[in-house]
Amino acid sequence: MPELPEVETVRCGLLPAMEGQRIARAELRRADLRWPFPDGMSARLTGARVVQLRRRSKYILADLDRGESLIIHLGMSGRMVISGLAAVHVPGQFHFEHPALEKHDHVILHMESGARITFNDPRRFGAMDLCATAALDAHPLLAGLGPEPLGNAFNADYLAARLAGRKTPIKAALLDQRIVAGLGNIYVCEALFRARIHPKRAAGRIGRARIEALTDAIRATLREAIAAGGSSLRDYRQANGELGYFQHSFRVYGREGVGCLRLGCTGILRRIVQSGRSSFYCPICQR
DNA sequence: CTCAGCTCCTGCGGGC
DNA sequence: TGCCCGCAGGAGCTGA
Repeated sequence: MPELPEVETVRCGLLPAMEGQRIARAELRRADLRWPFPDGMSARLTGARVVQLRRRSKYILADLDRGESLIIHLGMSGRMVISGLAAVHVPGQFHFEHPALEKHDHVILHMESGARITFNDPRRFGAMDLCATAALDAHPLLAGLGPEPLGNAFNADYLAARLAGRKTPIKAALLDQRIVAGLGNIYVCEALFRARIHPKRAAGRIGRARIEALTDAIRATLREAIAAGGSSLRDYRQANGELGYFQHSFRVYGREGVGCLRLGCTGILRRIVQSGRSSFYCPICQR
């Protein structure tokens, strides 16, 4: 899926169309994504105003003026397409006219402003749910999430405590959303490369200095990706329909067989499979 | 509790 | 051109 930086980019793209705006009609073109939509979702959204649009981990949270929040997860292939946003229309950037319905357009929010927000998700690993705003922290999808990697609660002390004694590879530990929320396959690979840690290294066998380097690397990687507007792989588009461009900054992800970018390093980047997912790393730099 | 493996779904690119 | 295979950003679930 879009990882934290992409979700943040999507959230920012949605702000002008959603925050403070009223939903005139919620059109559900099927009854489920990964899970069935909650009972009466269309009616519960219709007429509601979005008070605030937030992000937690890879979830977008739209707080409504009725005490409920819409929880949105983009899964692997979900994207949001805005159209008809006259107020902030920039030629060539936003679709002004509503485009024809496309395959996999599953949910359409028709805003009172005339804007339209279309959730498109070919693989349907995405999800939407409604939950009382006051009870969001206890929602099954959110309750177990670890701290935000860009927040104060995520630091070397915390990470060291969570990794202590763990034999699982650091790659798997960082993908575990209970330990830190929002990282995915790409940014874990990138952060481990920056911190020069081998993806197979046992999580509990990383020294304190290297854990500090790792927390710094995670934060720097995410910050740069957000600043760059999120990455863009096959299925990903920014909310305004434009491509992101952080993919040009990947140092290891998807670069199997080419030379390590670290100055002076002669390593050839490798791809291995860990718990069914590709890890890219430099066998010389990363230990 | 921890951990590896499987699973949901569709689309795309490469090899033949 | 068409078919088959492997692979893809997530993460819940099962069973050892």
